[in-house]
Amino acid sequence: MGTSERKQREREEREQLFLDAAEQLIAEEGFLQLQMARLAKACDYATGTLYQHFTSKEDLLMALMARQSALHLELFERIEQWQAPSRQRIFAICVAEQDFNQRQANYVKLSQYVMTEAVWENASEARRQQLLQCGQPICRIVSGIVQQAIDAGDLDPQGASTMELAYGTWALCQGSHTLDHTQGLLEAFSIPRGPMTMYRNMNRLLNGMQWQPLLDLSQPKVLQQLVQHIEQHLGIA
Amino acid sequence: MGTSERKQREREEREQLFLDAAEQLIAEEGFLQLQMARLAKACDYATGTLYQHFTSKEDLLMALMARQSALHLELFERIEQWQAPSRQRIFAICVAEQDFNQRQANYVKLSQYVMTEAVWENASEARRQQLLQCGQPICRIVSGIVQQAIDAGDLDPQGASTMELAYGTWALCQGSHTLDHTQGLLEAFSIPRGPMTMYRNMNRLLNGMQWQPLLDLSQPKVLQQLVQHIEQHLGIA
DNA sequence: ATCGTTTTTTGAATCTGATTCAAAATATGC
DNA sequence: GCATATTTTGAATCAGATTCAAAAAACGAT
Repeated sequence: MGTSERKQREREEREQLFLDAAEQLIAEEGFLQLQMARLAKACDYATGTLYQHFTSKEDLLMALMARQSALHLELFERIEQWQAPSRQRIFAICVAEQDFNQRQANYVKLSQYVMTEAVWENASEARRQQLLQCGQPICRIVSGIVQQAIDAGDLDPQGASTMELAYGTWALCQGSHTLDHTQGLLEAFSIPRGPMTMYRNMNRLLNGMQWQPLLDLSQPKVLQQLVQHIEQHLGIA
Repeated sequence: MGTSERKQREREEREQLFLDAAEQLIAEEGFLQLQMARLAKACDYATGTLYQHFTSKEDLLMALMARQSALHLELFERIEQWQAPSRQRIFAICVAEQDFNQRQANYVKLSQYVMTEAVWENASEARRQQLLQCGQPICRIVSGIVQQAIDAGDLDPQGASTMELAYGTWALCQGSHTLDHTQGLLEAFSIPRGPMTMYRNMNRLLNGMQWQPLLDLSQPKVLQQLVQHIEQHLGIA
């Protein structure tokens, strides 16, 4: 009957309310300060009600991550549709990623935290699955681009699997973000901050994959213009 | 007077005792289960004494990390001394890194956790400095290899700084480990586990830097033999 | 060896904050 | 309108890190 449908919807709405409020609180004072009781109160619910949605604080943080990755996905889907050479599109993924992470610095820190064993193990199995599921479409898009590049003859896999090449770009992105967000690290080793370092290394990797057309890094202008072009297309200038 | 020297030494010994015991407990039941009171008791000291060495639990975990990185460093120093082409040595760093992380899986998880804002912020400033200091010699070795490669004409930086190139390899290593150690991730995306994926991508990156001599990835044997050779040299076969 | 002083150690008490659960409130079906 | 089932509540519980006043040990002068 219709009653239970309404209930289900209301429940979903409340869940979003909790997540919105959590996001707000985190933006205000960082996710370390987030307290379950305070969050519940901020939404005019009792603590126990919050626990009907999230089995633990970790579970809540993971839910937050899962929701964020919808935004992430949206950006990637735009790139998937883009009619452009494959090499431009794979690099656009990195630019989008970089931009996203810069704007949502809190989110990077959170994801770093959530992926930690300490947190991962304390979330519900369902939530873990949900978060892994969120990665699927992103993975599909990236490996789709790799596959298209191979099909179009832009990229000779030389025996490597599609996933392996996708994994390479992913790992480089991931590692760069980790290093960038590790407190005091760049400063301690006097590495200039900013996205260009990562962009150049990413293009070195793509060049090393022999992903055509190769990019000439000896001319700084070339990369600069490419980045500008991509940012323009993505509307994130 | 000599008295205070002895005290200092005893204090240092006790600190090592605590760290040894912590390592043991962590090996037994994971670092999530580590409890300050239990650790103190296991060493026949009161909780408060433990806090004379470490300002917080996070501080202790970081101290553990710092100690581990001495082992790390030792491995790298061996490579620094190695008389071999620069390209072989930079790659040897990755192999050593990979091997170390595989053997000390607990340590990778711990370092992932420790680098998290939540933990970082709760350690003492002194400890944070100590940990960053530990990275210095490693950084020096890696960028030293890059520099030597440039000097020897194996590598044309094309305007990039030494650190930028070192950063690229570092990020790729780091990112690969993060992905490898993220629960269920490789399985969810059916990426084969094992070091070869990373090794191949690392060589793609090095090829992309035009680091001579380039490695031919179309012949799997070539890389396999190189890895074997390096492992043999490092005595980690 | 003794005694007053300083330093170190002790562990029970405190504190924070997540989690639970019995009671109260609300909704549902008849 | 009533009996039953479901949901919400928030005070009580629990876990475990951290503190700190008191006890013990070390020190140094006599």
